[in-house]
Amino acid sequence: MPELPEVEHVVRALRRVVVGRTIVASEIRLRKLIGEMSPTTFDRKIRNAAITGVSRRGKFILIECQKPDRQGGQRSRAKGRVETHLVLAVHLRMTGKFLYLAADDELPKHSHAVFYLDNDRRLVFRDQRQFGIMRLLPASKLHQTKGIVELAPEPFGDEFTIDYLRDVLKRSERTLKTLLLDQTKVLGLGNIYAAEALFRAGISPFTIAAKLSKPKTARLHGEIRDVLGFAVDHIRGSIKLEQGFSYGAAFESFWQVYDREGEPCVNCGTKIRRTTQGGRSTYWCPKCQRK
DNA sequence: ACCCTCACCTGCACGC
DNA sequence: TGCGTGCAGGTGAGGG
Repeated sequence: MPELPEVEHVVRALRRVVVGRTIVASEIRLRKLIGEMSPTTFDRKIRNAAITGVSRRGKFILIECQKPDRQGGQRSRAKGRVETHLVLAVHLRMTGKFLYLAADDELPKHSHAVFYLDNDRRLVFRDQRQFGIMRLLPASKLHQTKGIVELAPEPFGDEFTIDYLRDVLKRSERTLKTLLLDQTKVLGLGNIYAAEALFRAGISPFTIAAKLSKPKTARLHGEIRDVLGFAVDHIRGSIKLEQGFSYGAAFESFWQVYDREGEPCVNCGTKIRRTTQGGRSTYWCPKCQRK
């Protein structure tokens, strides 16, 4: 159920333990996880690849791999260049998690992919609801890949400016809450941080995007960055290498509106309300977030 | 081009 | 104890 801060946290945790390791074998236990590719092809492609880096694009985790080039010679030249720089793009969706297990740790339920590493440990992808996806791509194709090309600019990058946000909002008649969840418009927020950003900005989730004033747009832009940054800084991992790692639930204590229906607003004491927008819960303070 | 609804899954908390 | 309902931090396909 991660949003951008949780994904960033997973990326950092992964980076610490898997960069420099080589994947000696893989095991795909849920075929649909990897899309059209067969588990056999997947394994042939990723086997003996060294993990050179872990990064992120939006909520996608990017595990960068380098295959050895020594068999490259005649055969691959005849068949055209075989790309040795690979990216394993992983989206956790609602319940995806990575575990870093010792050789004799039992595989937990819903373990859908296992990567055997050269240090006798296993990197395991586990996903109760099976919504998560994993795609093995040539690195050169990553930014042409459907689902990734369409993504909005990174919220902490230079392209995500007030003017960018203003432009996006101006062209939409949707409500702000719905628009903030659209990763092709604003990147990184999910249901929690969208609610939290709107609350911090004092803006109603029902405001029509195109009608948001210029000052409020600037305010919202700031709060989107702040709430995501605050979360990145405050999530402290429950990282236990022996048991695996995941993002922690400790962050709940910082929620000001999300999942607080009926509780008093931290600013004014008014009861926080909940309703459904686009099939998802929206929480807001009716007094602090009038328009 | 846009936007809405539904579908994809399992599990948990709740009321009867 | 069980069973039915609604809900869960995400997104994509398919339709209007």
